[in-house]
Amino acid sequence: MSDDLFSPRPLSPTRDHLAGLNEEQHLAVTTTEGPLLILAGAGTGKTRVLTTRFAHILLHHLAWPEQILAVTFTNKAAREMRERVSHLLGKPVEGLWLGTFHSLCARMLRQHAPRVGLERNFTILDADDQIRLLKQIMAANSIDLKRWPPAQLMHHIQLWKDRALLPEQITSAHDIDFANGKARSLYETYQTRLKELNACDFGDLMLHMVTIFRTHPEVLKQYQRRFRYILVDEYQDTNTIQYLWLRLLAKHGDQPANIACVGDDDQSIYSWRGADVTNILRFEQDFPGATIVRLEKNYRSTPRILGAASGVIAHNESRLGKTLHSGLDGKTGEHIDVINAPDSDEEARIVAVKIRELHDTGHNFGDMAILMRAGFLTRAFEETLMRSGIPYQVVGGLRFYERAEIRDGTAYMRALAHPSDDLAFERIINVPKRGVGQVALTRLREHARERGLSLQRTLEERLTHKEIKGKAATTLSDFMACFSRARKTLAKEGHVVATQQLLEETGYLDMWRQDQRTVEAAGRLDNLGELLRAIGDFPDLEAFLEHIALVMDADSVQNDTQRVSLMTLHAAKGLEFRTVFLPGWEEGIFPSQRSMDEGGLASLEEERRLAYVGLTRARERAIISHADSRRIYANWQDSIPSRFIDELPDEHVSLHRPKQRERSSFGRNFWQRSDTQEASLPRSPSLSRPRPKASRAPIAIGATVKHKRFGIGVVLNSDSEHLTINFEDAGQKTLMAGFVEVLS
DNA sequence: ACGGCCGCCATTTTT
DNA sequence: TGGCGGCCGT
Repeated sequence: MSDDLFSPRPLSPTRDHLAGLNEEQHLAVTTTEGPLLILAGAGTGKTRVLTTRFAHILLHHLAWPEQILAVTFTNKAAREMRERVSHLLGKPVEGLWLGTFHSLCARMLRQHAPRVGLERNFTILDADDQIRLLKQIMAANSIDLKRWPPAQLMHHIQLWKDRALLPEQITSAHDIDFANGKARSLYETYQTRLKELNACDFGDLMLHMVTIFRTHPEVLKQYQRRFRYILVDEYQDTNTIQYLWLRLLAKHGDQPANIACVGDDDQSIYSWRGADVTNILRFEQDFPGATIVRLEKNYRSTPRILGAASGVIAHNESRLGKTLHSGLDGKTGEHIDVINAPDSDEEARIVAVKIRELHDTGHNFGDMAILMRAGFLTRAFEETLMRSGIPYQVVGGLRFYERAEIRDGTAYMRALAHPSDDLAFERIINVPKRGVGQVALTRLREHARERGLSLQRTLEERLTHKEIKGKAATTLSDFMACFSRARKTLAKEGHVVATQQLLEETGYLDMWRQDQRTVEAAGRLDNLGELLRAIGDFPDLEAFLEHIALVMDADSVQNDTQRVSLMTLHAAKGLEFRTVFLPGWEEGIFPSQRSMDEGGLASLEEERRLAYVGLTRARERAIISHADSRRIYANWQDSIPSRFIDELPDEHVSLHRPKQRERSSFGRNFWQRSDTQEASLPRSPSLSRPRPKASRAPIAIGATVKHKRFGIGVVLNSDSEHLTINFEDAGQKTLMAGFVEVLS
């Protein structure tokens, strides 16, 4: 440890930042030598420790930035860490090896690509390309695509890659029942085709690097020497190949590596994606002599929330064991509300009412989040929130680059920058429609195959030799001419102008401009505008394409204080809110039946960790709810409360059941508060029964009403549930009857 | 080649 | 309930 710490250093940033740390955090930051495992519970200042440790190493000149390897799971986490370290140091840090596993591997692989049969400018395929390629291969092998879905095989290939298994290493032990035992050979063909296309998929980024490390010790040695300090975030979520990659880099020579891994076994929720909790559980064996620091002081949530979360997670058996203590002074906080709604519609309505109430008492909408087990559950909430005029955002969902127009746009760029990128070319050859269908495309592919050329080259040759006739000949000649012009522009005026010109001349932009049918067309043009703007942030197309392939969250406009966030529990990891709503705590939904069917007890424990993650997102208040009857797609299904509700310690919980359809007034007394004992009794499933119909007197047409957000309006139409109202300011809206006050 | 219609199917998804 | 893929008719 460095003596610098104690030498006189007026206003040293190090001093300042070490000063705010608690004892364990301090230890985690200053134990720079040797292996270190930081078990960081939720809300214990993990990010702060990581960034301070980073800054500590740099400030004490223990290493240069380029000698530090810092790995995160998300681009967002990497970005945040970079910003915070720069902030601590008071200047931007250059040269760091900081990024996601995949982006770091991509960076390495650009250097060593020839060793695995790729050129340096290889393309990184997106999920869509992967499936399309695999589909082609399967079709060529006369496999019934309906009986054997390509997506399923893709999934298995990914799992193999996650376990560092090359095609030749697939033995009967890993093999799967697919297409009469052809899975392994299809995997092999897929890998071969990737190399022919000078492309690799996401899994390959890691697989190739591990392969290179294993087959070229001198390359590995170079990196081992370079990285004096290694930091790993979210270690509980590493899969086998990431673990191997880390171990290859960290374990060498006699002296123990300076590897620091941060994680929380209780927040491991990605095992279904290949993450292996045992990586964190066996850290001490892997790195003998490791220091273990437990961060257990939580600075986020009230003691009650911590008590509830701890109570639930205590039911798990395979844990390293941690107990969160509150690091906040003051009150124990509010009880966890557990609300029993008669049905899922009512559940959504109750949540909406509660959101209004909290908003009226000083919450921003952005202080609240609704977190649920699965994406499809958001729908009911979206509908209700929309009708109640509560602003919301759905976090997750379709990411920017996953949208059709963005993928088309990048495919155009790929085809421009990499004439041999057949997959990109295939995607756009008939977008907009140029009369090239499946038949023409297959023929073109065959010709390309025979001549060993790319699709673009083949098409050009066939056009010049007049092997393509009729209307297609003209359209395609025009199309290819666009590319040659764009290439000239690329050389003369740069990639921004060239791309714009290409999308313009090929008619791609016009295609959306002319699309009057769909409401989304305008939004798509906006997105394309954003895409074109973003290209300018990069020196060339290569850099931009690399970015778009690896950094998927181009639209991370988070931190919206004006909207309630709706998201899955998975998406909520790492976030926090003043109030968290946790709906759908019902057997079969949460814990998910499907998950438990697949993975048994281990899955149940993972579901429980999800519950733990959900609860610990809350700073002040957690509101759990469950419905007796839930609408799933078209039909209604009775449900019983989740076992996790029973696992909540009684002393932290307050149970509620809403009064029978009291709609005339809402607000303060909406819930009938009941004693814990009393309310916990009748929690059995109700028998099938007809849908409860609202029995409230409908508000008369023509009545004047007042809405919190939209103001005064006149009722144009009404049924038992909804009102159509013409508001003086806001115009015509249809909303839930419960949200208006009748004035006359 | 393409558009319309029918029927199937719906977890979680950092990269 | 709604989105998507495949089949069929033009």
